[in-house]
Amino acid sequence: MSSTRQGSSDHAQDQISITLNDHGATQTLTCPRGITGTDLLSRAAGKTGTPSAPFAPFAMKVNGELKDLPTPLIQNATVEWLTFDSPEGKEVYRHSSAHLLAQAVKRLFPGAKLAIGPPIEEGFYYDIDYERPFTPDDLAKLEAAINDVIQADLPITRHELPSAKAVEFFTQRQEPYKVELIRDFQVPTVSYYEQGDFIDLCEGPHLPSTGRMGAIKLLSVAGAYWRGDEKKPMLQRIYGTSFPTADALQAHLTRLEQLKQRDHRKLGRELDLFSIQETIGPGLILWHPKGAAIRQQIEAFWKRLHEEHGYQFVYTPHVARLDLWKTSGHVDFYRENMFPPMEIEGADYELKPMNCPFHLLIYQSHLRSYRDLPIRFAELGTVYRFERSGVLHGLLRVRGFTQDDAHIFCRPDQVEEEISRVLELTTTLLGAFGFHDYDIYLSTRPEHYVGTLEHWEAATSALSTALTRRRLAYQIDPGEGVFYGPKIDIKVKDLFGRAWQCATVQVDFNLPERFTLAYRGEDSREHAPIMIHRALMGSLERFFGILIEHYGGAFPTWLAPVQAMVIPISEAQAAYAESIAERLRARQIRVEIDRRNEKMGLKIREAQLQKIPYMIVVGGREQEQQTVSLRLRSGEQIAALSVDALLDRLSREIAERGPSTA
RNA sequence: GCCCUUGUAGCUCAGUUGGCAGAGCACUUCCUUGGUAAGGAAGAGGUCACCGGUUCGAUCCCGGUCAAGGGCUCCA
Repeated sequence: MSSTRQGSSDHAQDQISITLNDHGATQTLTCPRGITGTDLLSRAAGKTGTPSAPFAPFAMKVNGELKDLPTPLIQNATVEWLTFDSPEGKEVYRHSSAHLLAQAVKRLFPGAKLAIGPPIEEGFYYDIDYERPFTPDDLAKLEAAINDVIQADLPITRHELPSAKAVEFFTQRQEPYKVELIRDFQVPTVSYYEQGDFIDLCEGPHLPSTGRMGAIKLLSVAGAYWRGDEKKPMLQRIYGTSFPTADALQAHLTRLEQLKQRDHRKLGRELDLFSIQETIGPGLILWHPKGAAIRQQIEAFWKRLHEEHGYQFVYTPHVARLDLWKTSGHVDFYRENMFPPMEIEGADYELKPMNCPFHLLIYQSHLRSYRDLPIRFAELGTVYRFERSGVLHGLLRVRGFTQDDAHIFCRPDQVEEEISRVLELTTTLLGAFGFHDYDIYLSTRPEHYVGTLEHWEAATSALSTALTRRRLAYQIDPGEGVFYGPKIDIKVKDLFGRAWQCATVQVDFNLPERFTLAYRGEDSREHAPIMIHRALMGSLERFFGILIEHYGGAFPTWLAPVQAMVIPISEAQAAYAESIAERLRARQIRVEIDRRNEKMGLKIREAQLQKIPYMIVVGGREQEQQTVSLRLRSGEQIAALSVDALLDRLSREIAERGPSTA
């Protein structure tokens, strides 16, 4: 890549036209043919700032393709600078970070074999095979070594090699994983990057030099299978993250710390919401009174909405004969997620992993007319699924959970309308919890499927039409549908932008057939109904965990387990405090009185830590005037409020299901 | 299930190079009767996760089991 700039006599031919696109602002420059991005950048530096400043460009996009800055430009092109501000820029930056990590690993542990080291959402990792586990101590040493390399400001250069040579080269360097990668690429040439004594197989691009790396932090080490295959060797994955400046890195670490503070497992214990106990078993939840109080509110709200939307409630058992699960096909398709059957009087019974077969049997319990449809059965159905021990996680991944499940049986001409109604119900329900941003996926027909192509097409188009009607933006996940029908998955985004899978709407061509469901049509013949599975919150346990983190434990008043705490200043106000609590209770407000022989400051502090929305302080003055002094969770104070005004305020806020005021 | 880390009072954590275990908070009692995020004192509380081994002696060393945490794989 050296001699493209050598002279031609024709001046015009030596010039190319470069269109610079800098955050949407374009300018066109005439440049010598073969100018490198680096030179181009210094030429444009007047506008973009110092080329080596922390947030300055470190790579570029030439006609949409990612390139290193030193790449010569040999024909007219549109060039876009790559900085840390863009997602692609972050990827390049952190990819270089991964290389720095690998270089440090090879320096400190020469015998280590490198696998892969890509950027990820909030950082990067490198998978490494080494004879002994890395310790936190090793991470500190690696960080020091990385910083040495950054200090040295080694140039990072790109080279190409025929694949055969590259295989030879990496074999010689004893990097078997790299060799395997090159062989699998099946391309004639591969590229590698060099920085000082370190060489890594890589497509690039990368930073121009190691000194451009600002701040880097290694976070953890974990096991990861080579190529994600549990039959392949377990490697060690070192996770890290990097930013252009120490401040930006610190801000990120602070955010991680904040997320840890609102971890639902931590808050669940501190706020006495739920527990998971060894004597009961992993993945099985105890809902404590305060958690249960919140669940009661969620369920009551859920129930009311479903009544309004024409659902009928059903209850079904927790176990059933194994034969039921054979008929439904779960034994064939879902066995590894089911608890083993138990034998009772010679027959095998199975703990239910799903509610659907029961709902089908209720449908089937008598003949249905086309006039009866749609039929909507809803149940808060508790199911048990066997999950491998390593995947359990607080409330978010458990072995026993309650689905807000429903099954809709309808005629083909009703599918679209029903889906649309489900979507409306979903956004209403989730919106009440402050979830208004969704990532929606429409999963289409997979390779293996049941049902006819016409059915699939009709159902898929019903799903997409319904989404469009509801003005919900979605992405298509081609081939990701379940074998029995297409589906919509809705992920909600919480305050921190994290997406959580909650709602799902699935069309099912399989179960109605397995159970030979039918309805009598207008033509007096039997027809197969279409079945729709749907859950809005998914699992109450999981949804509760999401809510805890979403609200950081400061539940909006309508959900708060204790909505108000009456705080008498001294024992002299005990009776008055009781009379206030009495009036609140009469309005269904969840109120407690802190009668302890403690100072008001302590009572307020503890109510605050329990994130109780309203603290009702009553002392001698209030008692005399028959008022209260209100303190909100936000710290706001309202003095001398009449009890009637207090009642109105609380009742209204609860009825409106207002947002969290934490 | 796999890799690594962890398991000491209800909670958060000290600690012992192997010699009958400690703090703060919480709890109980007493004093204090208070004005918007911690008043004071005393007391009670632990087979140091469980099982086994080494040892005169194990909470500590070794092995196993269970559970939790961070990941991988899988998913509501």
